[in-house]
Amino acid sequence: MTQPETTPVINILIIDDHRLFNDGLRAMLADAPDITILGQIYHSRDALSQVRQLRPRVLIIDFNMPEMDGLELTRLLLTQHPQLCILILSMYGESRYIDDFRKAGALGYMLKTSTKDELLTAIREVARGNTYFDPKLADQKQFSNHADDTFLKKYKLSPREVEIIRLIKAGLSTPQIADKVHLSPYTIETHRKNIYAKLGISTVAELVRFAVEVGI
Amino acid sequence: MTQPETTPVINILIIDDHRLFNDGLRAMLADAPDITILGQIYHSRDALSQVRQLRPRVLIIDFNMPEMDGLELTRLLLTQHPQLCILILSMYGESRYIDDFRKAGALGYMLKTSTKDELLTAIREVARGNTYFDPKLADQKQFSNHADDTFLKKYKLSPREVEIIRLIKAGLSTPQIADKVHLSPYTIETHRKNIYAKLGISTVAELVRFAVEVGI
DNA sequence: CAACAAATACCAGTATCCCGGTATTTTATA
DNA sequence: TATAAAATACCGGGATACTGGTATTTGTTG
Repeated sequence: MTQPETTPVINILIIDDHRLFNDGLRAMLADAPDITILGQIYHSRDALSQVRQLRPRVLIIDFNMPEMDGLELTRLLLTQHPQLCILILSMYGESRYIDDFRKAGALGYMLKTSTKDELLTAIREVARGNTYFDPKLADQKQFSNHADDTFLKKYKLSPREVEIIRLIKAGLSTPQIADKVHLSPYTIETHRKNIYAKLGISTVAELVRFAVEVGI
Repeated sequence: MTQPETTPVINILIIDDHRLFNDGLRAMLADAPDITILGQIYHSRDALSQVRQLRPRVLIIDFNMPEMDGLELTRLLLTQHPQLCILILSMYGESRYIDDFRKAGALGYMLKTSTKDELLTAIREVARGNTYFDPKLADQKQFSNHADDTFLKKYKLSPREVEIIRLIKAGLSTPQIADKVHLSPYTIETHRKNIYAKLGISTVAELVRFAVEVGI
């Protein structure tokens, strides 16, 4: 991390057992003039020796790796090479995974659904010692802080409806919710009906997915 | 499949929601002179219209797709376009998945751990109307899964259980799921029971939250 | 081969969910 | 003040979910 920022070329190692993905990344990054792929690793067990030998600046590591998962590998590599800039590519957007990797010392974490440009940005940021935690995921967290006002407007949900959604999402049954808010179960059922109609859905699963997605 | 084998250029569509993978494949295949990437699809819902519009020879489809999985998409596409040559890219080497796709009419199935050369071979074979089922899999019936290993191990979920979770998360009822996977509703209920026991939960809401959280 | 896990299947019973409808009261707004 | 939205409440009916249990078959592993 104390590397001079005048280094013009970013030396990268890609670690992913999915060879097609690994090779695809290489091909995709081939035309970036400030990026050099020093090598590709298909097995986590080769990581240490290759890092020692090739001395990359940035490591792109897949979240899921057989034998040793991405988190464990990240920890191990950073223990021995604390100057490494690690960027994680993942299918999972959940904050607990992001936090795990952040704590382990990874500088970046992004989804595989991201674009090439986003990947290039991420690589450049972490190469500079900055962090790059996918903005799309950060937005999701911030978004949840202003949940109620937004949904009152966008989905025409009332405060009471938002409250009921929260309780359903938490796994409470209609009678349990009725108990909690001191209303009749019939009232709760009516709210559910109204919520479903407003959102155009018809099952708890859909409702919970919605609630999680929009941060209620 | 009755196409003349004199067609010099293979027109391909890539369908994968992991944009980095999708774009990587494109970049990797860019220097193959007999291959043209007609387009890339990131959402399964766009597949039908794009196939109709672009009329590709070969479709490269990811096994796992949100909203509509690779198998379902394969079936749908081949119902409407029986001449399509479909090659599946997958993380799963188990024969039952391979058999499912074979029965659905896919001409090829290979692992993401394969090499670029193997991919090129597969593309050329299926483009000719031949089949290409990964030779590595024929030899090794017991291929270790990489993908859901995290969850299979951590939560002791079986592949079938993960599949059922996905379908529940999507909002399907037990009879609907039973229909979809061609099993008895009783079987689905049993799977639900086993899943709940393993995860220590008792409602759809909790299950969906879990599924979203861990990326199933 | 034996043991175990996974997969498949079934039953019964109770509670809940969803959905069609109804209604009145309260609150907010134009 | 009138109107609309929100809140509250109820009914009936059918379908589904959950939970207690049972069982057999298939596939995998030691």
